[in-house]
Amino acid sequence: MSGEDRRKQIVDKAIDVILEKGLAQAATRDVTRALGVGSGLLHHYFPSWADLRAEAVRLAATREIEAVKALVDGVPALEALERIADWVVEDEDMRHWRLWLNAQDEAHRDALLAEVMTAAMLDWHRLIAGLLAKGAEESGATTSDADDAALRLAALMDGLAGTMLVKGSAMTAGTARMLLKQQLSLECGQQA
Amino acid sequence: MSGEDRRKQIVDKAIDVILEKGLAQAATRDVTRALGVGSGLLHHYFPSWADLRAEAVRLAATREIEAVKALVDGVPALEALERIADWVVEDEDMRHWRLWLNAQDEAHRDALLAEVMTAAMLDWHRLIAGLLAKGAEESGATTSDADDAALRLAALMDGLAGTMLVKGSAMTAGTARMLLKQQLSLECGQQA
DNA sequence: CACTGAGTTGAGCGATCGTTCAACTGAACA
DNA sequence: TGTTCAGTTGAACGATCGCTCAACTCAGTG
Repeated sequence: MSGEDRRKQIVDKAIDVILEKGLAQAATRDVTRALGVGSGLLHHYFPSWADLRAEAVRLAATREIEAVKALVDGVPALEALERIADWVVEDEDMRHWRLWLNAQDEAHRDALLAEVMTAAMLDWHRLIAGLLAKGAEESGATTSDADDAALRLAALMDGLAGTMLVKGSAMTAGTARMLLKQQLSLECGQQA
Repeated sequence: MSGEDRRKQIVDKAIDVILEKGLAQAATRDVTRALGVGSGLLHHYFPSWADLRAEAVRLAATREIEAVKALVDGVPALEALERIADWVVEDEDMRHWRLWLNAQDEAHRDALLAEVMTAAMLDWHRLIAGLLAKGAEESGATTSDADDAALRLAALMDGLAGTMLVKGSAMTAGTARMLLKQQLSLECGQQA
């Protein structure tokens, strides 16, 4: 197989493995075994596991954000925000949120991951801030703090997802969805 | 040294080690070496590292919540909430939030940690919900959703802390404090 | 004094990890 | 055909982990 194809194949499988087992538990052997290749091949394309891991997180985060952008493309801003609230909560088994929060957590000990997450978070905040600003514009109100509201919304999503991750906590998808939509009302209501 | 004293000493040192290195990186050897004891002693008091780890997280979380309760004892509810917002942000090096978010994250793979975190989160939510209800009462307004507001506030704190943990993200303590206080206004303003 | 048993030690076990490297394969090319 | 080299293998290495257990210490007791 040619170099670039093989490289992509490895990253894709690494994403699967990491989504399945979590960042801390995923190992090089999981990837190579799943692909049926030798361990040396992985290191032929990636200097170290940390590099592959960072690349996998980067690609996974990019795909998630692109998927959300596609989800709300051409949709009125306020409805787009509602859709995002639904999307946050509908993650089966919380696989993607687990990766997101896990990567955020590991970012202290891994400079590569810190870079990757910083960039991803910036994209994410910009997307939400843009929708909030557009929503305020569409509803005829002026707003001076779309950025602040976006930071709050994004942090709320992270926090709610983190709470949902703890089995036994009372936080369900339904409750989280309701809380998110209430927050949307709060943020947009003050501008009216 | 007597059994109970030794046990407490081990848990205390485990908390230090875990705060310093994170849950995933902390090891039994770190604790025994810091105490200057043999590795067997640790396992004499705790069946496994998972047990000691869970006990350490439980005690650390309890202490944090008790410290916050002491911080706001006898303080008017609304001012108490402001103090908590300040407290959230003033965590030097985010050591305690790092532990909190890390434990939340590890809770999927560790049933003991899941129990511990479920209990701690319940206490935490109750504390905030109580203050919000009391605040609404003191300010003469009725509120039907102190619980919801508490869940949002707690999730927002988690999310903001998680964002602050990523070095390079634009989130600073000052910004987080401002966003939290804005949220307090939002939550309490709607009741007025 | 001898005996007991809780407290403690630390070398070592088995497992697992990321990583290395000498060797092999096979398509491409002269 | 012989040569080359990117692609690939997988045994082996050193580090590190949680954990075990035979052995030791020593205050308390009869």
